[in-house]
Amino acid sequence: MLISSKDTVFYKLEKAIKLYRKMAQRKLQEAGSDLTINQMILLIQLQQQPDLQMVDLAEVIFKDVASVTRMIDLLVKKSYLERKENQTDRRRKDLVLTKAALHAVEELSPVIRAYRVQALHGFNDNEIQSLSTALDQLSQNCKVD
Amino acid sequence: MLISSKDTVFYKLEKAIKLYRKMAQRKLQEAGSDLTINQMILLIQLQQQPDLQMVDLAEVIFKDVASVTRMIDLLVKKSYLERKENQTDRRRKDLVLTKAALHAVEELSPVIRAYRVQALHGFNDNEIQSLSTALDQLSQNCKVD
DNA sequence: TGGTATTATTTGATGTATCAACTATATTTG
DNA sequence: CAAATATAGTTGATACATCAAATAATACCA
Repeated sequence: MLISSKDTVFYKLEKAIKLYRKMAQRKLQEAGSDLTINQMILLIQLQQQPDLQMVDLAEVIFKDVASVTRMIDLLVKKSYLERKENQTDRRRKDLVLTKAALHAVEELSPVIRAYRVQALHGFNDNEIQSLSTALDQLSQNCKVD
Repeated sequence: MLISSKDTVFYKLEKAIKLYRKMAQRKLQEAGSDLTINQMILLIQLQQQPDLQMVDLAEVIFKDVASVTRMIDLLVKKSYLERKENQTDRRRKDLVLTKAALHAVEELSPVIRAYRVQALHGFNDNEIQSLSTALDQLSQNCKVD
């Protein structure tokens, strides 16, 4: 088996995720947003769980805390977020969405939903389910021994 | 449906690919390599098709040509690759693996094969097949309209 | 044949990923 | 309580991603 063969699931996995991300980014842009998908996902996550601290936020969006720090830097610069000192633990920073951010989330959620539907075009419930299961298994297999 | 729900296939897709890459990188390092998985994939691809020009190389490994240029810069700096002028088309650069690169590919191919086997632990042929099919379908759905 | 379009690669600018080291608080424990 | 330890977040260094613009050489075509 050739390692870089186009037939391996791994190759297809990389391909699928690249194309998916590319489409997602394109759709956001077409909708007039100046946010990247990653920034959008971060904002949505925070909007749904405003009390998340950075460590946890990093975990749910599968990123390094360092990455998150820098993403937040940018979002603050773009006036989508504010950092506030946490009252009970002065190490922590509370992250607060600005009105612009709330507006963007409101505006773009349907866009995201739409391209997700498109990405799953032709899948029935069973197929989605077994894809999910397979991905879970894969994740499980890749965890540190 | 909550957009950032941990149950969506998209979430699981991101998760699986992250964990897979992380494991891959770890295994390479443990094997004593100073290469990133991306660099390794690039070298393997070139070794199997030495006549690839950058545009095509970029395409098969799903990267921007600009990315590839910079990856090659690094690989040249690390003495794994040489850029040579193409004789018939002076715009092109032929990419030649050094002995160190060939050695690394030789050495690490089994490592890669091994962690891929591990990643697919518990999958039977049918499951791999339907995962493949699902990913193909997903890719197809994400292509530009 | 000379001009225009096309193609290959590089470079600049900006965003993200990962590891390791660092700062500042909080918690634990002797 | 003081000293050791752990935790939250930032910063530095390096690798990669993506878009747009620049450069250089080739192809096409009137």
